[in-house]
Amino acid sequence: MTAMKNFWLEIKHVDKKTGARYGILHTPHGDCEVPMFMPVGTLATVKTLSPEELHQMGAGTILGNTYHLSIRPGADVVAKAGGLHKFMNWDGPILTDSGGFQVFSLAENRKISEDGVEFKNHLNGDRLFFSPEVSIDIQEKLGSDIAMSFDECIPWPADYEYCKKSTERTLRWAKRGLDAHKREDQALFGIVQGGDFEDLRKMCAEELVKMDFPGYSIGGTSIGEPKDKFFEMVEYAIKYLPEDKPRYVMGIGSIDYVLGSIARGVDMFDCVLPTRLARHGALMTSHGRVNIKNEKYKEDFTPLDDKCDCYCCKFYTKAYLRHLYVCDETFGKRLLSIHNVRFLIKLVEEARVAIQEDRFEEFMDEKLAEFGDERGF
RNA sequence: GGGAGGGUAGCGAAGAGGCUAAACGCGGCAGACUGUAAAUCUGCUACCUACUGGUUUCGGCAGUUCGAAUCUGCCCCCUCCCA
Repeated sequence: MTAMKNFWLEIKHVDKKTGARYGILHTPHGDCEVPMFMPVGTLATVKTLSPEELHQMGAGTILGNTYHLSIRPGADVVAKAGGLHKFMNWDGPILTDSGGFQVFSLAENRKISEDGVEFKNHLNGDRLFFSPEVSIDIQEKLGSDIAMSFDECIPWPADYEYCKKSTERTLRWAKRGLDAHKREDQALFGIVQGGDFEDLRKMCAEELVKMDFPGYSIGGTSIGEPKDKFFEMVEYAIKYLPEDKPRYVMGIGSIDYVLGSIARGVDMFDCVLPTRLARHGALMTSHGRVNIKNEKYKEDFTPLDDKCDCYCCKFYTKAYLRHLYVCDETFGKRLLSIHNVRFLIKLVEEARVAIQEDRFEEFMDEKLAEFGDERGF
């Protein structure tokens, strides 16, 4: 491909046993180490967290959402503000999702055609037409470092015929998006769909690779499928993706999915899980899951996680965090979000070290045992 | 002293003869959440329980009725208005 000057993946080390990769992702807004967990900031904010806090937590790239930002405040407003980075005061890399996930999550309010997707927007019912070209145009206006092809996130389960039809259309959309894409300071990723069918995943991956994207995502996962299906879908896709390009599994944030994906050669992943769980009082800790609202923490004056280095764990007790949660105090949600996001970022930081030392498998086993829960988070 | 309205599960509040162990809200307890329509949603919340049932309830007592939180009488409390 005509390699982008300002975007490429530099693989530094591959774990000898698993094939897990350590590297540097170069982007127009700076370098990120991979594997990397990317917090989600759908509406130009990672809910409750400031950019300064995200930097302190070690966040590399964060996400924004094309569908949501195009409704409010509107792509033109963001463009006038000088782009998403300036608008939200985030100077690191930003990845924007294309709206493809909303084809799945807002399925009751949309109609798919070859041309694109007609949404009835969830706020006031206004018609909103998304096509590959529209999604690219919006993402170019937002000015993210990494844009996503407009796809259909296929529900699970879905039958073969549906997956085939949808995946072929997603491929045509990928081509249209690629043709429409102009910004040279923005990398456009293709997204592998195909449901849980090996031949469709293979076909989709191979066709996308022919189009020569600077990076590839694996989509249509973590939408209710069982864990073994998830890993199958990742494996079906990943073996057809080029080694020198970043691989991004969309929408995963539980410990087992994250570590299991890294072991299979995934470089990037994002998830709302840590921030949403935090707002709902559920915390990932090195001793397993904690529901901070539980009565048993009422007089527990120990930190949430004694092995965590985050601001929350450094200065606050479970009793205090429970109190804030029970009283529905905003500060509690902030502290818990700080913890969960830092927890995942730190887990991946440690994974990077383990990869470089060729002991990722042991690291993974150790962590999964530590978190105790077979089911993960 | 006269008049009026009330007392229902932890709290607030429906219900006005059987379909009511009793709506709904709050509070309490527990659970879920994975490219964010999510600071949201679900379950439980008289008592016992092998979860399948069983036991005792709607201020108190006594009645009417096949059957009462709902009707009658008396009693005990509370609120408001006039003196």
